[in-house]
Amino acid sequence: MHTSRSTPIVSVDVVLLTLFQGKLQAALHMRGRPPFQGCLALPGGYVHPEEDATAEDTARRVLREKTGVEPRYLEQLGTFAGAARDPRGWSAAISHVALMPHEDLRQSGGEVFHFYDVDQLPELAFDHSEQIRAAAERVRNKASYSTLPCWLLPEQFTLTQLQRTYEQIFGETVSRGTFRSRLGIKVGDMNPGEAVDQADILIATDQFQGGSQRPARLFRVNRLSLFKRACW
Amino acid sequence: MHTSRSTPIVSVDVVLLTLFQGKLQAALHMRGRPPFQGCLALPGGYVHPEEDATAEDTARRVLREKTGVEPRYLEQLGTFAGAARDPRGWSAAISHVALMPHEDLRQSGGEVFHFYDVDQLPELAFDHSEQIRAAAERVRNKASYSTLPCWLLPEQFTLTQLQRTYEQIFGETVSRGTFRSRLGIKVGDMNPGEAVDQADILIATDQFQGGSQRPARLFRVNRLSLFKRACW
DNA sequence: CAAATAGTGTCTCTGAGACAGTATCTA
DNA sequence: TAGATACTGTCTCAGAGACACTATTTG
Repeated sequence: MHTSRSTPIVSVDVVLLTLFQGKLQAALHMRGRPPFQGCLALPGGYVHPEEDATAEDTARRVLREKTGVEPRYLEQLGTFAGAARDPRGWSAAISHVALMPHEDLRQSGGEVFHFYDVDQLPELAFDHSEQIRAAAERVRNKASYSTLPCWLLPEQFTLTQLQRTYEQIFGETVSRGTFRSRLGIKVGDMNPGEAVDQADILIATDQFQGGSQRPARLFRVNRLSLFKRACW
Repeated sequence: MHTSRSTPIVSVDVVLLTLFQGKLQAALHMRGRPPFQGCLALPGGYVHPEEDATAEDTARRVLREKTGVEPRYLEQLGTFAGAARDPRGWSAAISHVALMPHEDLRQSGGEVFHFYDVDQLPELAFDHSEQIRAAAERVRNKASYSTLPCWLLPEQFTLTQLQRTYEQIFGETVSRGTFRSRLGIKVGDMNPGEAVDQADILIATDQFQGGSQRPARLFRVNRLSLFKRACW
């Protein structure tokens, strides 16, 4: 038996990632209170036990309060805990990754965020640099074998936009044909209405996006689907 | 601003997995105290802020106290948090996955564990069934593209033992040649002393394990290495 | 019809996996 | 030398990726 002692302080942090200026960027804001007052930091907050049924609910509430919108994608990243990360004592931060198209953040009435390339971060509060590094690694890894990048785009998108998204995440380009065969997609096979490709990856809409060239069909993502083999 | 309120209770749980009777099995013990007194549960405990620098340290300490040995492999799984999982109130359990060869547990002087096939679990305390399901999924997933299964074996093992380990995790068999080419291994290429295969996956020892047949070379794993392509 | 982007068919080459053959031990 | 298991070379076939060709819009 050990003596009763105070339990660690629990908070929830969110690494909100978006594609901006052709790079994967994280949303940061300036802290108004100590510790680390005046430092750039991730959005985060404490659990409200009466309001939040789960830690993910806390993350959603924090995002709603600071951006005014719901994230397109949200998952738990992991917990960063220990004696050293917060000068006030032993603490645990349940960290999450959120993905959003950048337009959704521009038009929101919430707090002003600064965006930084995840590969060129300034000094940050707490262990937030480490959290962003872990989040970027997770996203790049999952992107290599799943439809995760769809959630960095608006609900409807063209195949070319999706290809650019993958390319920006990895910093590599690929030929159109290769990209499409990776996804197992043949647009012609799909009935305009609700048809789905063979792997249930994307849903073809009957909408098209035109410019002064052949219009491109718009797609929606069905659900997070995993490919058999890792690409990229 | 919100009123100050008690922070959630933090604990650390460990899903200790081992290969036993040809199946992936989890270590469980009978709870002696409420809540869930008399139920089977995962090993776990509270953080000791003075002793444990990180949550992983807590997991190691809990395992040391209950098994007397260090795990071969340990990583954080994720945090299971919310209002509903513990009748005493809002709580957060920082869950970990540990891997050990079953022999290490047999000879330990610690607590007696019961082992259950992760695919045929009885009723468990709290959300421990969900934690084990998540742990098994994580291990099977990582096993498909990494050397993770090496940590379910003793420090030295033959290629055939390693092959059986992969097969037991996935419940599928594979031909010897295929297995070896997946690992990129040609035993003959290795200098007996310390030679490493081209992908730095395994280290050949100069030890052999004999029976009444041609002796098999013993190997050690170098570090957790990832394959380019997912197999299985 | 020219320009621009969307979408598709084809060819090549790598690599996964099955299988059968060789090597090396005990009895 | 028979039996058992360790280890390896070869062949086949599917799939990844480069490239060039066709399709459909605007001006």
